[in-house]
Amino acid sequence: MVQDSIRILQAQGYKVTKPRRQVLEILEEAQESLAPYDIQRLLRRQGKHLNHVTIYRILELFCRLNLAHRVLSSGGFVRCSLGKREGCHRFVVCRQCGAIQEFADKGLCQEEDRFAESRGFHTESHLSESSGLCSDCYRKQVKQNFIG
Amino acid sequence: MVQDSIRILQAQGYKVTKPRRQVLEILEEAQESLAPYDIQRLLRRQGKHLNHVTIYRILELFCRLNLAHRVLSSGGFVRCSLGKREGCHRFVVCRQCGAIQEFADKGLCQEEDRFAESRGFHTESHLSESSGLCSDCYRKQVKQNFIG
DNA sequence: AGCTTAAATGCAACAGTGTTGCAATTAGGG
DNA sequence: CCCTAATTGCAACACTGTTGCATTTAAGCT
Repeated sequence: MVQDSIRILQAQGYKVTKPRRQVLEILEEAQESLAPYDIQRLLRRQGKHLNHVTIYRILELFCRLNLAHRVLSSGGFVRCSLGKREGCHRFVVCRQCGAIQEFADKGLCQEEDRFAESRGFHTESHLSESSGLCSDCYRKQVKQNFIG
Repeated sequence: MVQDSIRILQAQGYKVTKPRRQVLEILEEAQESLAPYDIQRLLRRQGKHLNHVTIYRILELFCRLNLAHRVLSSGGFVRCSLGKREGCHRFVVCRQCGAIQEFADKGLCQEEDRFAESRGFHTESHLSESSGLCSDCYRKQVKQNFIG
């Protein structure tokens, strides 16, 4: 919820400005990840004009406060739905519709750690992005194949 | 080995040109991932001049043939050391020296699949990048802390 | 409500990254 | 050695991301 994020901003002594509220809202609405200029375009369609520099700075702040995550495979940003859970970002991204879900799975993280450490590597954070089809798109595709 | 990659190029009917050989060699030497313009800069220092457009196209081809992988967290490319193993790219990246190792772990991939599928998501490919310290940098840091 | 001021935004200008179309070059087969 | 399709280089461009500085604004104060 946007309200939660606003509370976090305030609690940390950051101002709740119109641009920040707008970026929060657009990220909240989106099902997919949004790159900085995507956000600018979407807002412009709603008659809201933000300078791209502002958007970059807001996204940087949001990531620092764990209100958003950067999804590397797309270059876009998503709202962080899991609260502060530093160092473990696990996403599944639908290659069809772009839908993104964020998950936490401590077991998988621990196994990744063990895996890396067995090779002398000291893990500090994980990034895991799986690509595939969400249940909706999968169903549609199966139907398609059946018809075709 | 560069020779292996050259054989693959030939086998698929692609020409073995000077630029392609040079990019293969620079990726082979590198311990870290190299972005397109990094490659151009490094080659220039060796007196070899490649147009950046050429480098982009070569990297695109190499990724298609699984001779290289794009490392998303750095935006750079590494030589693919594992042959064709579509859909599972597991890297550990040292945040200190940039060293990259690529691994395969079928067990982890299967668990990721199970994990996603338990949420109705049909996985096709994985990307996993762990960040931390390689054994060398970890040792150095421990020493540092001991002195300091 | 109207001040005040540090924080945040906007602006301008720039640097880096990535793309496209087309002309010139080159690898590799005959 | 020639031929030709494949590849590279070039020019021009579009997009992305950054920096310094002037302007605006949120929020605490009276």
